[in-house]
Amino acid sequence: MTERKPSNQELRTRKDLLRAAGRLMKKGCKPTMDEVAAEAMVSRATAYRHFPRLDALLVEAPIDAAVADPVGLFANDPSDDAEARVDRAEASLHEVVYQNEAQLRIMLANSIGRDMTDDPLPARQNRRLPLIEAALATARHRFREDDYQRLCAALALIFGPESMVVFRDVLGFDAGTARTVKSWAVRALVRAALEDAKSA
Amino acid sequence: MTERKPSNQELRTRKDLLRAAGRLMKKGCKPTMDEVAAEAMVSRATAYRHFPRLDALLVEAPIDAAVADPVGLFANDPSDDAEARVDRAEASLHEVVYQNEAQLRIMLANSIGRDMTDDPLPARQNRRLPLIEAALATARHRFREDDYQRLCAALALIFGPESMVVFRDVLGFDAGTARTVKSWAVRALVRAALEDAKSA
DNA sequence: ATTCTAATGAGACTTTAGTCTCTTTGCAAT
DNA sequence: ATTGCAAAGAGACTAAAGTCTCATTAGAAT
Repeated sequence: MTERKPSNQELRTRKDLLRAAGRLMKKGCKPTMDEVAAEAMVSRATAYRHFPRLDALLVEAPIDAAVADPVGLFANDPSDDAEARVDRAEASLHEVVYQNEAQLRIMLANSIGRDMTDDPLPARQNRRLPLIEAALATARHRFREDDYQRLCAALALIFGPESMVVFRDVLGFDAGTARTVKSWAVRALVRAALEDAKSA
Repeated sequence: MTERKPSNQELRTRKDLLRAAGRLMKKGCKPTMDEVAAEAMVSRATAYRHFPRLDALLVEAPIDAAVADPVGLFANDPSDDAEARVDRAEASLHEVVYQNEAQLRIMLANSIGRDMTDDPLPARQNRRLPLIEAALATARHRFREDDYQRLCAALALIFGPESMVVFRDVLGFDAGTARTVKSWAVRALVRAALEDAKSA
């Protein structure tokens, strides 16, 4: 438990590496550690000191569009139309996901493929649950607690980059068609959860 | 267009390689090309002659439980309860997916991460749509064509290994909890599509 | 049985991931 | 300004992916 405060120098190098990785990934292909180090004007050994594996670096690289901010998105929207709010939240995440498709695919592939016998979990960031919960916040009192949890989990299947992979690689859908299907699906799920509450 | 018929010898080594890869993947970690070649008692060069990249080999490796066969599953089930049939189809695929989790993660990671600037699409096999369509077959006349297509696409998000990744890595759910959520979600979606048809 | 060809085996070679060691430099406290 | 330490640089080294070349062998046709 010796939490040492990193020096300014360390923080600066670390930030440079992450931004360099993000810059290279936006060009669409997985960069090598050498390339990231060169782009960050840092030696390769130093890059490895900060990120023990290439994956670890790529996973933490910043997404371009400041990711849809749950609080900001609904800051001035007191509506309790859960269907519409969830749909709007999905639309917002949809934009971010499809505009960062290449980078997200790299990150997703790395987090999925990691050997399952590894130590803890190298921390997969979870942007979707806060967004879903913000969307449902004003209507949460209308759900039974169990129904609410189940709805959130089901919506998590539709939000996020995994659905993009299914639409693109399995079904061959473009972004617009995918959005149409997702919009219908999230509304149907929210409606179903609300009806479960009524009939309980 | 010179489709040459492969010799018995070629077919045999190809099969040996795929089965060796499957055997190694069942142990949970991504094998190297050397390991697969050794397991198949074949030289490394020969392995590369049949599968230009390691990915190509792993993607084609056979899934253990003969995958849920759409026609067999509903062979003696003339029911037109679409909800129940889709739920049963999902349960069947759920078993296969969670019993081959390690192998499917490897295959999924490889297919997601492939550089998008590559030639065509190295063919991702699609088991879920035939299954979904078989489940909906006896009730298909009750849907408008558009609604049917949209429902199939939405269900494709829930069937298959991507949902396992979301449940496990993002939500931290075990197989049983995941199954509960999926069961509820697929039923809700089928019901919603049926209601769309009624109100049209 | 002999011969011809295509598949295989063997192994060198390149590139990148990742580890390790040793030297140099930047930075901060005195 | 000097000193001390941690971070950065430089580069060797191993392992695996993937490519290539050349020798060998298995199998089919004669």
